[in-house]
Amino acid sequence: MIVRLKLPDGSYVEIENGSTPEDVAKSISESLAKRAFGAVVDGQLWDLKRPLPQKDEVEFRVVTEKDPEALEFLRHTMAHIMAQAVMRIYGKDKVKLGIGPTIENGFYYDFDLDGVKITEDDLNRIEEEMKKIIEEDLEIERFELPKDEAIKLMEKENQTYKIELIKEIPDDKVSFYKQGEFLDLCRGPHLPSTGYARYFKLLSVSGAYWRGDERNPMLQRIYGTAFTKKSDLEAHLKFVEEAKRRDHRKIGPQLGLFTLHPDVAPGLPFFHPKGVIVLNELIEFWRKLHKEWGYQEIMTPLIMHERLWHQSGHWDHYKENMYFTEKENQIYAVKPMNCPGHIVIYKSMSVSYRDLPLRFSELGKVHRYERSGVLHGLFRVRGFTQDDAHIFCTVEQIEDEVRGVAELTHQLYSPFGFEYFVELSTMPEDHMGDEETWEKATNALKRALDSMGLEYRINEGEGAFYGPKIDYHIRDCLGRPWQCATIQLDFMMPERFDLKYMGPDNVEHRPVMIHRALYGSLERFLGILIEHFEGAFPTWLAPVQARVIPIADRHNEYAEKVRKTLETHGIRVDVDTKSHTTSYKVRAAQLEKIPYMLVVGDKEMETGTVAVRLRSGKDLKQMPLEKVISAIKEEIDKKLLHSVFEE
RNA sequence: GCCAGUGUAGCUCAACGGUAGAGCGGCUGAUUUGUAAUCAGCAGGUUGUGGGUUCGAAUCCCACCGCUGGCUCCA
Repeated sequence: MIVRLKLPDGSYVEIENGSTPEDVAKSISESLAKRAFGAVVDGQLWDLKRPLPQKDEVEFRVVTEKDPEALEFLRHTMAHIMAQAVMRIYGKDKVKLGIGPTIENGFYYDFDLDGVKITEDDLNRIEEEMKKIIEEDLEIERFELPKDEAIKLMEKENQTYKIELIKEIPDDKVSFYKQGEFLDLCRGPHLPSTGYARYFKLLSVSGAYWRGDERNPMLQRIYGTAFTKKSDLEAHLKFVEEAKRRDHRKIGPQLGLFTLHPDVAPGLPFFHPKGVIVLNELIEFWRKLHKEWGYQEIMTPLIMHERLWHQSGHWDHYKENMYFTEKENQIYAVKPMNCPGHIVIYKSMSVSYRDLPLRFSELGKVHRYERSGVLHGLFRVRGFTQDDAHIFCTVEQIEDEVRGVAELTHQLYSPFGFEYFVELSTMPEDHMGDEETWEKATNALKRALDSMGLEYRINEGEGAFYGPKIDYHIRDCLGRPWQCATIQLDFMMPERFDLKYMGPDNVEHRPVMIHRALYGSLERFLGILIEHFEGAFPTWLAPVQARVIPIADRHNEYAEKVRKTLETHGIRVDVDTKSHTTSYKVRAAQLEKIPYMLVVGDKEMETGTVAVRLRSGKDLKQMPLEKVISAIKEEIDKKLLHSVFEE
């Protein structure tokens, strides 16, 4: 039998049955065969020395280190090499293997080491052993076994976790990989030999429950990263460093934005004056846009009686995450969400179809219990402010409303320079409401996104049980994604609370609710901004927008005059009158990431100018005061990302 | 909550069984300075908390508390 291979350029090659990707690569060129890591066969990653499937025709592509798939081969094999090294060091009979997959930037492997603890200091030793294994250039062989034989083999090896895995695999046969003395149940793919392995580094050790379930034993996980090119590894390690440098938990307190006091209020940040300035700018911008888009701002109580939460369903489904307080034998809940409060307002009104859509917005402070181990700066907290809104509308209005929210979101995100991508989650298996309504609603969401020309990914079955939803993920300057905006349709709440509006037919109808938050959480959004800008906020957000720096005491009076002038133009400005050198004061302003430094000395005093320095280090020399003021004002008004003096 | 690491002045860190120290920051004074650190002095710590070992503990042991990295990415 002859197999026809379709190559990426559209041409065909015919090969004999039983040929491997290596044979094919050789037939194309020797050098290609040498560089090949493996292949992609009908979209599936295929080992270099594994015979090709017995089909009439397959699509075929060789993978070399230049292809993105190369990392899959490399990292899978790296995980095995690491496991082999761990077994050599700690003794084969002491080590039980968990799973060892590839992840976004590397790989990990979980081990049960019979009570022995791995610490970060051991990573060096493991790395050394891994290098030896790579040098040994052990051939990596793949073989298949029927499940019962596979279980016997693993019983012999005392690999109890693997046995559990084999039992759950639906196929009749399972595959193994072997390199030297190391053997592992594995789907692959793998490199042809350990000598192909490249630039790697072990990063950290941590505990991880077997299969992610806390009722299971805890295994020890080692994380590593690996790349086909040295420069990629270096770039990645640099990225990790860079992310550490931008950590909002460090920059935030440094710049006087907020502090955390876990002894007093774990998971509840304290915002200092400068932090509040930034938050208030975000809020002001938000309010302006929401007014334009026809929202009415409301305020609802922080704590509300338990009966409301029974009715909303939170008592049954969300109680574990809620805080409670009791007075006069009545239980009150601290709100974890704003929707029930908004519904109380809706219900207190008699709503006509002419009133819809009704858009209620609220900067609602919500509290949700999070387990102490997961708290993280401003990103994972127990109390935060949602820029929430609920739109009550008819099914027919969904599309327009969602499009409106999507456009509003776009406007809200635009001054920050974020790229973003969108996901649409559809009906899950466990859902409420009839499928027809779901379909209608989901199609309305799709049409809204399509009409905006937004690209989106569909997550089948990932919607909430009460309705489909749209999620926005923004990418910061390091390319890290953050889920922020969410738009969720809700058929359930209107039902539970028996919401109605009077239709044109003089009959009562049920409205639909759209929950939506755009920043998501103000606190979290601030955290993202701190990391995105590394604390150097665009001028409109900067807590101090300009600092006047007098050179000597005799310039203090003029400096104060300059400060007052800027202030009357609404610019946030201060003066550094400390008895220090100019260099010192410039450095201080620089470290505070103040956008404009206005140095004033004899020359400036005489001519009524200021010497402008930008935080980029750029010295603009002397400039008339009015010119600087109008530039700063323009920058603030237009919410520009960079100084108008910088291209 | 669980695993590992970690906890010394406001911050960054030193001392690793023998009297807790430095730099930065703060305060005071001198200096009057031209674009990323002028000089001097002063204040500041029950070494996270509690217990134990020891003649003696920041240091060794135990417990608790906080913090950091993980605990989703299924051979």
